[in-house]
Amino acid sequence: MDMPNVAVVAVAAANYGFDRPYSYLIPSSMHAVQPGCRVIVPFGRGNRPSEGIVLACKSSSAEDLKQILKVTDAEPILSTEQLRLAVWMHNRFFCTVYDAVKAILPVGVWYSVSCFYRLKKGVSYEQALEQCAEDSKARLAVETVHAHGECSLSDLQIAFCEADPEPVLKKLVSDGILQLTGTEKRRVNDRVTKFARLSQPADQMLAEAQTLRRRAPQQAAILDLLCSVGRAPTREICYFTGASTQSLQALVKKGFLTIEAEPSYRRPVRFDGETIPLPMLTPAQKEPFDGLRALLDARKAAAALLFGVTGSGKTTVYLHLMDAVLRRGQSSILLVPEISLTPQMIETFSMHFGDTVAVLHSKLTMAERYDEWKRIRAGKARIIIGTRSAVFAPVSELGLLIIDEEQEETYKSEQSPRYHARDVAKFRCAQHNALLLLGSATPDISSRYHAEQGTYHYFEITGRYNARTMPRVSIVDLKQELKQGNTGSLSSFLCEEIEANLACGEQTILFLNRRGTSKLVTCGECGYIYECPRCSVSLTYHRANHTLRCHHCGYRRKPDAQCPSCGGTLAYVGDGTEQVEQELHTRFPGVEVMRMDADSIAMAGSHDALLSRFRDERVPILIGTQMIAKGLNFEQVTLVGVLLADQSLYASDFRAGERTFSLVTQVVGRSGRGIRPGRAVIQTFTPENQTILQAARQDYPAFYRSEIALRRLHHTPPFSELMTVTVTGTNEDAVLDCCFYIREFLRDASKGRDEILGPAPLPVVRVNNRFRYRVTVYSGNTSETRRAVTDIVMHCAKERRFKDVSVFADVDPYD
DNA sequence: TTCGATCCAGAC
DNA sequence: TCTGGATCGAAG
Repeated sequence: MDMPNVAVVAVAAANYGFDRPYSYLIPSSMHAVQPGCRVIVPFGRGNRPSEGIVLACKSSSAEDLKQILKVTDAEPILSTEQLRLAVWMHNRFFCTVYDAVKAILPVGVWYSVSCFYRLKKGVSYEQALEQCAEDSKARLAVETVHAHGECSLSDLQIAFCEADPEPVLKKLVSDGILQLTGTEKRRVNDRVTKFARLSQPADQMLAEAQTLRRRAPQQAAILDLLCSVGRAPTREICYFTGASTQSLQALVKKGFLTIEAEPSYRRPVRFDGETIPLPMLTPAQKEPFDGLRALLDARKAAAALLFGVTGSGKTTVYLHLMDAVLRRGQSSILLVPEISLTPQMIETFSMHFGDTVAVLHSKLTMAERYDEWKRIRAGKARIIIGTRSAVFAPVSELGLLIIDEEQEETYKSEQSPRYHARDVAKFRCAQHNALLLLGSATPDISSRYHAEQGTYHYFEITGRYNARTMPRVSIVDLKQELKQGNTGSLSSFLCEEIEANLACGEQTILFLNRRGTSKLVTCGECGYIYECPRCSVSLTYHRANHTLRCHHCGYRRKPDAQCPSCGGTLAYVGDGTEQVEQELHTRFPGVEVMRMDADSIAMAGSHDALLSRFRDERVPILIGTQMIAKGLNFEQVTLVGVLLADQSLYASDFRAGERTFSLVTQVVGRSGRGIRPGRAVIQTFTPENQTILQAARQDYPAFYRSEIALRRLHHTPPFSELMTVTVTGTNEDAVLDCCFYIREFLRDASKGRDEILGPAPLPVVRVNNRFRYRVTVYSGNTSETRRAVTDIVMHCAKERRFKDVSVFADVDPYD
């Protein structure tokens, strides 16, 4: 059989407008070019070295192809399945193939490619000098390159002092004297542990130790140690004997020791103790478990939705399913929305599965993430827990993929590739004939609909674990409070409840459902507010370092002593939680109140530290935003208050109801996780609002029924698919002009099938001096719309008229 | 995004 | 006729 001589490559330097497979010649001297290997190839007119990944190899008689410069992976870094995934993501999420590759691989294995010059192969230094003849600059370039062997542009710039080396370099390259090529560097290197062992029988070595004892006591000590333990890491040998590496080397030279290197892993969590058996399934958990188990045993790709209210024990069902998968030699992936809020979950899994658990999330160091990734790849870890990107975990045999709290927005990536973990999970499960399990107490409306339609299997855990009673929920009408002259954020009813809790030493959590509010600096006299010079937002005040910061572009500055506009006195306006804290201090003097926000987290060191303090020191009251809504499990919390439930309800998008319901339900679920029954107080200006009433009753089925009717009426997802095309640029008119063009194009293409809206500004219209507008499509025919969107984004990327703007598309964005 | 090719206007 | 800058089009 012929060796394939052509590689089909997805190139990193290509942007979306011209991202297609490019063919390159494999030099006959080059071995091991296989699909899934990364390569460095010359790309574009200037033949700049660029990274790429080999998609396929073939034999071809094509001749006018460029050659691969270098293979950077001796073994494929992506499996066939992962390559297929990358290409699928390219089609589905409007990104380049290489963007997808980068999402699939951990940062630790990414390469940064730099260019360098060297003498062209087959050209000797003398020949090169001869060719330069009189040209002194060319001579200098050739000399410098020769001196360095491989010479970067910056080396040449130093040699050329003031002059620009580029023109002469280009000439030398086109004359065939120099060659431009690339070198790659990885972010993280493999770690190895060196072990030493005796290379001769122990009794013989003991005798040697005796003779060495006087002249080389350290060497003798090493031999003694190894005679008793056999084999040990060199670092530990040195530590225990006090010997130096020189002594070790001396023994190696004498032929007494052998040093062996083994790969070792930097581990974020380790579990050394005995594993404990799984908790028993309750009858309520057993029923869905049996159903899911049957699906697993069918070994066919399937998707299921598991509905269970907070505290019903979904985790126990996960544990048993993963155990079943592990027993038949396959791997499971469990995705969680936010790892720093679920340390207990990881602990639980480690206790039951020990060292086969791997953890993947963004808080790990690059090296830890890389090593966990390697452990998974090597099959040493078969239970993977992680956030969104863990959906790409390189398992070879996937049996089960679970997405816990699947309605959470953190599963959607907001940067290219703009994927949703659920979609990637579906694709991977289909490839592996694995089971996809979506778990939730408040499922995504679309997921629930698919379950209803039979696309997903549906299971339910009824009742709360240990039959704990649901919290008693009261709804407070803030309009009435206003009438009675109470303009604060705490109603009199809520205050009475807090009072009662304080009296019996129980804890309270207050939840301020408010996003985007922040601490401001404003002038008390003229009302001047510091704004970001680059974005259309006001600057946020950070007390810790007394600076004003923009959360969108990172701009920072110190506030002035006086108002820069009128010279008046500046006032520091706290955010919602700070105001509430003040109010609490006035109402309950002397009671400790803990606030959870960026500043207090920074002060405490971390989320965890703050929450542990709340638990351990039994701080009476905790107030915070979104972040306290999820996953916390405090036995002593018997009262939760939602200070303003309406906040997210009247946002403009079709998901507002779903978001509010999920949030309020979760917050209410925080209460009464222990033995004592919990209470919840929901404050609202619209106590008659159905969503709030349903959330207060924790009545998901009712909420689903009314919401799905609304969606059907408005033809929003799941009755259509939402896609957006976003345009950004520094010139607002150019951005809008491009939007109108896109809108008209899509209107023409859809022939009335789709609803096309916009252009509309994004919630923050200007970031980093770029204006942002988008066109929204509610598509009736997904595949046709997808094609039209692909076409228009490609078109805009190429079209000269739109060179000042950038355009990208997104499926079902959450912002 | 990056580069060379091409075209054109103005300088010499 | 030379030269620099703007514009165009392709990327294997």
